[in-house]
Amino acid sequence: MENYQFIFPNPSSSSSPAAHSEHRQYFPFSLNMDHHQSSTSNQDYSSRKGSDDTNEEETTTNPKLGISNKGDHKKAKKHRYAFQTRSQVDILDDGYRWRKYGQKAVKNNNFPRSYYRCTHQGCSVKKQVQRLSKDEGVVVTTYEGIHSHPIEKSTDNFEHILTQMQIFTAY
DNA sequence: CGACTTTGACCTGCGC
DNA sequence: GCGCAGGTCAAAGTCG
Repeated sequence: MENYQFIFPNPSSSSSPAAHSEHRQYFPFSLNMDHHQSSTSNQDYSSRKGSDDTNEEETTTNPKLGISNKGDHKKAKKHRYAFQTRSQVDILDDGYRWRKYGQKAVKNNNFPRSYYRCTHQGCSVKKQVQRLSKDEGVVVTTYEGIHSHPIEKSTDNFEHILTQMQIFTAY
């Protein structure tokens, strides 16, 4: 059952290698998959329309209804990590606690996209989970932001594996 | 009863 | 300016 496979494309494609160590506080995820094989690959999500975010999250002030960024809303660029997982289930048990706050149908995709937020106080990490319409066995998970707190559940040996993984920011 | 999900409405950005 | 698509809110419902 323990058949995990992480496939990351060439890291050199990412902007600056130094950025990795700087950002590696806690991984935005620490997969704890019991019985689904995961082939992971990062996606270039930098091409997300024109909108961009920086890693200063709290400065976006009140995300409520998007108000309050009027005036100087240089939308902050956040870290975004995307990877694909071949799995039967949509929700990976990554050790953190998430609360679903939305679900939307996505164009050109038969499956809806789900939006989750980390429930830890003060942690504003978000993630999106979407299944590919082309290959419904593939789940695309996009993390946004960095956890400012440790994993809440024990993640067994995966934590160890993850510490050796390099995560490639897609902005 | 608290934590979480569901779901429709609302807001914003972008392309035409 | 308008319409579409994506993202978020929040009330109501569900579950342990």
